Amino acid sequence: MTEATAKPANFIEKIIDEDLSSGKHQSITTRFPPEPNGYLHVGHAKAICVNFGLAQQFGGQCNLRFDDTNPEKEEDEYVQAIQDDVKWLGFEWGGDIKYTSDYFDQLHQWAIDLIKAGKAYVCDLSAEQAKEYRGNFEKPGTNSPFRDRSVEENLELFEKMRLGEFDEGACGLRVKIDMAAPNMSLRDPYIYRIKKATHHQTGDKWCIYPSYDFAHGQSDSIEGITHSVCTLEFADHRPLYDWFIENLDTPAEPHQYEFGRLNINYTVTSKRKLRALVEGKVVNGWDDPRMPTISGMRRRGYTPASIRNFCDSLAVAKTDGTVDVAQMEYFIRDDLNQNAPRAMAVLNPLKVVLSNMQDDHEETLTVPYLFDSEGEARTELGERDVPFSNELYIDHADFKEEYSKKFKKKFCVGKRIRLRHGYVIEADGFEKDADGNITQVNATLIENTLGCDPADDIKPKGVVHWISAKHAVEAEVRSYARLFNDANPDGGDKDFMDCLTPDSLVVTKALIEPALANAAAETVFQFEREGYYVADRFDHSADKPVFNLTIGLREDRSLAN
RNA sequence: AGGGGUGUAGCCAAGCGGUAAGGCAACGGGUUUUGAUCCCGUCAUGCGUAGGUUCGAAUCCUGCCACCCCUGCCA
Repeated sequence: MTEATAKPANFIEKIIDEDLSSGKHQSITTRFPPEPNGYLHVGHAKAICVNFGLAQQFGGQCNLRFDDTNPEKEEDEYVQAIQDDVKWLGFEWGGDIKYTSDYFDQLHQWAIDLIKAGKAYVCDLSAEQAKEYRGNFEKPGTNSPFRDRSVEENLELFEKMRLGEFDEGACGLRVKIDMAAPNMSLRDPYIYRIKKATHHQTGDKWCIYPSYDFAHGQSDSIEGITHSVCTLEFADHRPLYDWFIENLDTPAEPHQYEFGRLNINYTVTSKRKLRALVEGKVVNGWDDPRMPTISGMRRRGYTPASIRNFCDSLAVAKTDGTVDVAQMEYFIRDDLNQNAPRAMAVLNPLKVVLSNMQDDHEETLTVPYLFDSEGEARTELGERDVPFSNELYIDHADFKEEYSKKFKKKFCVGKRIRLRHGYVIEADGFEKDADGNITQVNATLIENTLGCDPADDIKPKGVVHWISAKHAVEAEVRSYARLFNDANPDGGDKDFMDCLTPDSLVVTKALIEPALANAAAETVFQFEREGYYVADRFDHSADKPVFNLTIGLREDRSLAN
């Protein structure tokens, strides 16, 4: 037997394997540490899948920790939304939700320890002066004139900072490392700054807050994180991360590992830019279906499994590439193709009148929601009634005035077509309005073709989806195109706002089969021969059906001109 | 006195001295009551580049080149 080729282990999995087999760790703990200053996007989805995935794979746990060290930018709305997104994606965090702010007391004590050890000092340099003293890539920095304050003075000053006796920016606590270090993050970084802002967790208890660098590794240590996985831009901070662990009496020695963040073409994955789209009203909120946010993808009809499968297909490596959006689209189509119920909806209705039937002809067809790749019915999603009558609607695009080879599967006068799940009909003629638009097709139903081929052996070449005119239900359909029409809206000197697709949202009316109106919100259907559409999470109801385009079916490229 | 990271097909990527996995995309063909799905096939004499070591190099060595990140009291 040939065994399926296992996915090769990535470098972090190899490290964990070694750490476990060498006995360095008995079990592993990871963490996903978002800052609650915006909604999670598909890049975070990768980080979530990596961190929670590693924990699952090695039988460990993954904590959800809100990295809330900057009260000016963070809000409770985001901590709620982030939890929802993580849960929706299908992950469970270990224990209670964690907040870096849970550790503010301990962090404050560690800062005092550093001062007592003569390793930290209160610096009165203004932000501007500090920048000058820091030097630049070519030039080493200069020691702050406040670097040699006594331990007593530093202790006193830091306490005054805590008590709110100084204005924001008047001073900050810095750690004494090396102003000439080639790694800029080691040039006496600030570890505590004054921010007289109310914190969403700690309220007004503090007016000084630890920096990311001072908080992150120590928080990992407190939580017993064994493998602290983050993105590449933090690699330069690793020496600092290690410095704090070495110089502080921390309960454990976690280690940081970095991998390349996810970039996707035709989109942006930067909270700053996403926020600009929301605040500039380019989209209708963080969960607009065009947004690459997790909540936006959810509203678009992406399933948790499709996002997880996509993320699992991505490399955890140190390369910094841009994935083709087609790769993501593949995974949503793949999931929906296997699991989405099929139904019929006509987007651009064209009336078809069957002349050889009674005016009031009506019958009910029973059609399964799902089929396998062989075309056999699958029963797990059941079936529904599809009304059929002598007046139908098909899509305008499926009727052609003149036959041509390219339209061999379309409906033309003198040609037959199969009504999907129904009968074969033949077009006899059509009517036009004053502007030359085709307004109606007159056709004949071929008897005894339900579920079988015509007796005369003249099989139709094509199949069309359709709706019984008198049973059709009107629905709002929201068609979405890529938000950006530039493959790299983030790139170069471009302003991503100049790369917006003009009409990325088009709202139209469509006719849907009755069963679709009763769909539960967030159910994704394949509108046969069109694409996948989801009943809008918030706006859909039986009285006013609303469907969002998730993604179209793949199209035969040879048909495109 | 700069530091850190990365270069394998259109995109992502495995490979760790023994003769270039896999996925996406693309392109042929077959099946089909969805022009979808499904099935079959094609797609790097080549691994940023120039040298060197070796019986043998994408893998080791040296030099060059390109791209990304770092000079917040953001994360």
